[in-house]
Amino acid sequence: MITIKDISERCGVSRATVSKALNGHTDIGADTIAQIRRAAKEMGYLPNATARTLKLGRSHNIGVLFVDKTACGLTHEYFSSILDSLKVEAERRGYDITFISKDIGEFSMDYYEHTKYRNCDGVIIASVDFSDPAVIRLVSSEIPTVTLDFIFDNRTSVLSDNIGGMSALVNYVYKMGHRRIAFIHGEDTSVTQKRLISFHKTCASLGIHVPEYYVQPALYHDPKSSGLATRELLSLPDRPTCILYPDDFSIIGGMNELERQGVSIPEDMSVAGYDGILLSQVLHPRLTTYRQDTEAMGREAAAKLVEAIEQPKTCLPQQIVVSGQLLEGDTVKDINN
Amino acid sequence: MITIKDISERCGVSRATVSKALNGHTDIGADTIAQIRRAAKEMGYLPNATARTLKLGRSHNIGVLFVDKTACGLTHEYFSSILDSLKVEAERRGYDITFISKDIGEFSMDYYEHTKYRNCDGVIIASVDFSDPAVIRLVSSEIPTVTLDFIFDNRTSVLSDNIGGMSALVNYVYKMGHRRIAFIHGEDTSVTQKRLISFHKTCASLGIHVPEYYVQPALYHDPKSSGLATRELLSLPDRPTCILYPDDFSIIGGMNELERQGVSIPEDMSVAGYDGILLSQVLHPRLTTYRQDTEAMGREAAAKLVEAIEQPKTCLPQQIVVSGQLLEGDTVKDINN
DNA sequence: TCAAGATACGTAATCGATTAAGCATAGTTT
DNA sequence: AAACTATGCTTAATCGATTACGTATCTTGA
Repeated sequence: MITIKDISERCGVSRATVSKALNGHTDIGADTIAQIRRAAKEMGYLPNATARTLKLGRSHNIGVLFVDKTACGLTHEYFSSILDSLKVEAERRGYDITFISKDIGEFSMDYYEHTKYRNCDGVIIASVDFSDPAVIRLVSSEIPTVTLDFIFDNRTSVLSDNIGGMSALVNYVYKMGHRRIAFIHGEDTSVTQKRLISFHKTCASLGIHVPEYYVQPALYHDPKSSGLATRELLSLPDRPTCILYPDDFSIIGGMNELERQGVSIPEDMSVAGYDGILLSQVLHPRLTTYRQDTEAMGREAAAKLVEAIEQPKTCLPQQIVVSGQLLEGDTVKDINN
Repeated sequence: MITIKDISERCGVSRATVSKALNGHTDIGADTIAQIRRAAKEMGYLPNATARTLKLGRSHNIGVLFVDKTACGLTHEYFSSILDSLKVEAERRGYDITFISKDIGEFSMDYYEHTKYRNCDGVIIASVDFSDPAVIRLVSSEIPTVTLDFIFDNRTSVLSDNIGGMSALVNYVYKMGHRRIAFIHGEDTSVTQKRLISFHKTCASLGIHVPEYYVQPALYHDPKSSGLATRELLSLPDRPTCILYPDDFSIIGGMNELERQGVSIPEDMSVAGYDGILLSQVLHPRLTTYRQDTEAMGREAAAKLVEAIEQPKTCLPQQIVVSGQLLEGDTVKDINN
């Protein structure tokens, strides 16, 4: 490997001079700079990130904490898609991405320790149990963090607009004439809580009465549980005319159950999903859903983290709400008149 | 941050002694070792991976090259699922994962340079254009690599058993009585070539004649193109009785087209996918497909790479073929009798 | 002409960890 | 008693890059 030492020998100058020349310091002569840069290029010099990190205490490396209780991890399109855009933005700004986990090899360490161990400059946290003490330790530390879909005091977070999303969905199905609207929701998380609150609030503002049995618990990304919840709803004497599902994947379980019972979509029952993943737009009928802007979320998260790393003084914690977009498909029937 | 220096001061020994005590060298007294280890634990000492990397030339960090021409990148479940298991195995063996890309920040570098820059001990390469000169430079270098679904001479690769998979599918639909079998395949890659060869070979061995217009080109992960190819096949005077699709996601386009034309599955047309992603098992009807064992592929790739890193002498390049499993769903009708 | 300032570069310490080589001390051997 | 060995620890160099500080040379102005 070509190092600064090699260049210094070839150019007959000290290593300090080479370093300064390559980093654009002003106390080096123009000729010397030109000579050194040329030599560096010719010799195929590459800076050694490790040495730089050791000396400067900055690694230009961002940790990503992606852990999922449900073990579907990265295969959840919502997360993989955020990860993808996060990676692009981080790289654009000169940062690499490293996954942070517990227990690396023989070493048992928590997230904070792993982050320090690798000298990551900051961490983006997603998809975990935010009540995990290890997560709390990390966000309480001196390490800059950005959380996704969860707010910690004094920390920056990027949030999908669950309030607005749910409200948009409810308003839309209301506009389509529905008054008996059921909501099958995912497991208890802050995201779920927001959607629930928004669901109730929006219904109330529209003057819709929601019997409590219209709100059914299920799991995210789990068609089976959504299917069961759907069955519950179908057995009611006052069946809803429209069902909102936890997400676009779990809605499949609901649609299967409806088909099994001979209830056709959207003639006999309207349904809507959440997420707006690719799948939702190729299924037939095309899903009416609320598309979360994962691209913007990943981008914002990376951008804000880099800001927090590079301008720790001027950068205040903030909550960034990324709004999405209602995708009007063919699963909600207009029942006006 | 607690360093070896801090421990050495507290214990009244040299830094060398601390390092050796923590690393289990034999030339340190048992009492001293015990005292140092206790102090390290009490003080919350964590080794600094950066310093270690610099000194030892080993980072315990694996690069992952995941680039997709189609820009769906990580959101492709096949890859995200491999990545997930690869990550788990690498971490179990004490390695972290870092993404390798071109052009990090201002720096424009190729994959090889990025890998050196970060001191990655090895790279797992997937989902890229394997004819890219930058990829070729990387696999031709001294850096250990493992490629996924592509063979380079003198390099270890982990391959999904596309030959066996296609053969299993064809044999299965044959057993179900089908003789007019069409194959819609993805864009031209080595994976596609293997499936094509296996398709023709298996058909030949079964004595099935395959008119060339039964083999239609489309794209992976693209329901639209599969839909178009399906339309072609349906317009034939000698329609096939069964269509094989590029993957479980693109088959949706085909199924939609069939539905549009009033062709019901599997009564009027049998179909089969490829991949065995989660979706395939929740769709209705459940897809008959060939499940690729992404979990094993990721695990093997990580395991082999770590071997190549840690035993460069004894570790020979090899091709590891990971076989999958036919998932019998409800989309292929038994038309015997 | 000479001191002050500017310019251009070098010296050496530093980041944290590792390790070859060296050196006491105590114990063993002949 | 002299020579040797084993044990246990220290010294100092090293990995590659950065930078505060020092210094030599040249310019400039009075």
